[in-house]
Amino acid sequence: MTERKDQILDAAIALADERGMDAVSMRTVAERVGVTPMALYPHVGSKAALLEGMLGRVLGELNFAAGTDAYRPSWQDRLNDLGHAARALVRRRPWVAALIFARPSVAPDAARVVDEIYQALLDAGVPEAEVPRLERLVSTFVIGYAASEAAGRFGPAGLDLRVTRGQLPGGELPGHARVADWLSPLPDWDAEFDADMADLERLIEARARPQRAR
Amino acid sequence: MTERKDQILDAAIALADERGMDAVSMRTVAERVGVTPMALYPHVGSKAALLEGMLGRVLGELNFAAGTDAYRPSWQDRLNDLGHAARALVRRRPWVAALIFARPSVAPDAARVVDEIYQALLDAGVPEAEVPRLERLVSTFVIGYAASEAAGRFGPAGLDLRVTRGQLPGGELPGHARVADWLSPLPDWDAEFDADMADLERLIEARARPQRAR
DNA sequence: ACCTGAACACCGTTCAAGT
DNA sequence: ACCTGAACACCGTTCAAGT
Repeated sequence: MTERKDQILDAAIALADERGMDAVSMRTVAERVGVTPMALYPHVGSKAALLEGMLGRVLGELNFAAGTDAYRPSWQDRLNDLGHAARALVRRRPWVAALIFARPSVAPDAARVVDEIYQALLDAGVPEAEVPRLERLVSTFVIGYAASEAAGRFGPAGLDLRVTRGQLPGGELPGHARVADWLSPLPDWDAEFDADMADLERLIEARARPQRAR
Repeated sequence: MTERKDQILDAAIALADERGMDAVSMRTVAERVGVTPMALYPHVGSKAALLEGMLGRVLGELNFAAGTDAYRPSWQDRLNDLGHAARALVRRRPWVAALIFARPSVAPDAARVVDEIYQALLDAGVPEAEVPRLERLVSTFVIGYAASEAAGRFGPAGLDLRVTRGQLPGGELPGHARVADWLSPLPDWDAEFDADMADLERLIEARARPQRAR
């Protein structure tokens, strides 16, 4: 007895995966379920609620290595793994990125992920009062990085040749001129993300008090 | 002789400011300009191009203290000022946040801002090879933070009481339980952003080589 | 070159009706 | 309780026609 709501969410997610977010409408989802558009409403409420449900479902499926009771990886490894899992999710389903920043809330499905970051920060020795802020800092960066990749914000569209040469109609760009040698070719985004995570881990260590023995 | 294109962008931006992004359609913009919807096409090309133009315009109006030739503030102050200017822009026009992450590119209007960050990083003593990566790290965080505020991702919707108490249907949330005292009330977001920027500036200093005398 | 009017192929959602 | 069919008030965009 699969709930009809699950069937609807499955259809909507499959549609977004295959033809992009623009192809997801009450009409196309209904057609895929084999039902009239209006038949969706008792189950999902509205289109906005349907999107919320889609986001909740894929976040619930996000896999990361939390370890077992017997053995947990270092907090650095767990944080890295979480970051890579989030990035892999967005690479596999680019439509997720826009949804995370567009929707007002993320709902309890995301709490599991947030809790994992809290635990990593606590294990790193960050004082409890600082943990929520640093969780927001890290998750904002990770989601923003994944969203930027998905939307193509990091180029190559962003930097045409005039810009990389430090010249722009109506003004000079001295900063671009000085770093021009490192603007193209574009970097390895995996390596850049690793370097960023390493920098953020150093930032976390700087905020940590020495660990008490357990 | 104001260009008709400028008139169209003005109307679209005013509409987004007054009634939100959802109220911006070719039909409503055309009505505001006093023209038929189809009359917009020769000037803006398409709805997607119209959105791109709106983003370009507001980014072009972004004000930050670059200083004068005679006196430039410290790189820390310039970076802080830029971050606050971006955040103020998104607070004033929340529709900008979604646009930045949704559109594939940001176009040359953003290059001026990127260049300012490049210069701040260079002045901080960051090696040229590391500058583009750190620019992306900082700008990704700043835009992500502003977008999170605009969309309400930071709560209070995110944390209902069961979650803050560390209990969730179907699982424990030990991290939430330990930091519960600092989850509510919600923090002062201005102070949090300042603390984040200070942490990022320390991260930048850690990547810097000692400055050569000029 | 710039604009209009009608039309096409879509949207999300309401409402009354069926079983 | 769950679903259908028709309708309402919208979309972005094409196309032929006007000046």
